[in-house]
Amino acid sequence: MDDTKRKAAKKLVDVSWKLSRTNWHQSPIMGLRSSEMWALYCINKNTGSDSPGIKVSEISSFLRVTSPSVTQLVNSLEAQGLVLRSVDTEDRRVVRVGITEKGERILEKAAGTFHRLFEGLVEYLGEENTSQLAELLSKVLTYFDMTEISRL
Amino acid sequence: MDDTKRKAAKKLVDVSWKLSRTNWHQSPIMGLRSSEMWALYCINKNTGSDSPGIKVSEISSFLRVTSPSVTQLVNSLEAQGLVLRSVDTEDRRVVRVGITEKGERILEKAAGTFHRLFEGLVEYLGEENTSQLAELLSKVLTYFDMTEISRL
DNA sequence: AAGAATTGATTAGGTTACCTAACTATATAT
DNA sequence: ATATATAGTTAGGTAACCTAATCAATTCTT
Repeated sequence: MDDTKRKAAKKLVDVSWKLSRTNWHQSPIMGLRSSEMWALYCINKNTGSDSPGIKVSEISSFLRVTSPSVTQLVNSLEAQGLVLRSVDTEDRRVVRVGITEKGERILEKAAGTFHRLFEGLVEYLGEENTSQLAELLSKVLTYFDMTEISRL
Repeated sequence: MDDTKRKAAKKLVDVSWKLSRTNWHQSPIMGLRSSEMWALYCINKNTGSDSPGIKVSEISSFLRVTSPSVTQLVNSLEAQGLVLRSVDTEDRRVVRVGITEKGERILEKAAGTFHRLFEGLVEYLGEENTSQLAELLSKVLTYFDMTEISRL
């Protein structure tokens, strides 16, 4: 193994660790937990005006957490009036989760914060570097998926 | 705000989120928690053969967690015989933490896994892309630090 | 020198973000 | 009709932190 490669790997570990310690994905909304916010984001992303909502299992896949974890999240969001549950018309085992208007408003506020943060990052890095970064990170994600450490 | 910038930012949010859901920084050693492993790493990095060990407050800064959290970690590591505590000779308030031989052996095993993983990544990406990625991620880290979301 | 303020670490109690085992209802296969 | 699989839920548990309170030691002020 080449020494420059070893050094490159080491540097990448270090910066990746530091980044993993940042709070970039924390919820900026008081009273809305980070996990709830990302669940809302996922639900909203898959809810159209004529859509029945997203299944618990689909949320589970998107967020990469188990169904019981999703259930708890949805329980909490439903209690806050941010989502609605309904039974699927074709398969009564399936629960569909849709976002409420209140949920949309909260999410919009949170999303705004992220977009401002990342748009500032795009400005800071420059557009070309940003695209390159996104491309490289996608490759990293692919590599991690290949080595099966994405989610054990 | 330019539409291509908005798209770039969006893409970056998405891939960043997915990466944050991966388990790359999880401990590969059965019985050693991820938090313990990174604390060991930090302690080892700052312990030379003639060094008194690293302070609790220093570990706290490195790991970006509070002192009470470090105390608990060190309690656990000490119970496992992986670190040793001692009182600083110049300031009796200060606790110095050093790694044991057993701790070094465990860490070496864990570090080996990471290095293989990341060295594989370097191969996968190519050396030039890796350096570029590390560089860009350092810039991202700088940006996050500037916007004060690293650690609230 | 004495007292007040600050600093460093620790303990205890709490929240968040998950996980798994067990269970129920529903759908599918035999 | 019965057995098996699937989707979601509940309950109990762990890991990874946080904060408030506390104590001992050091530093600062008078």
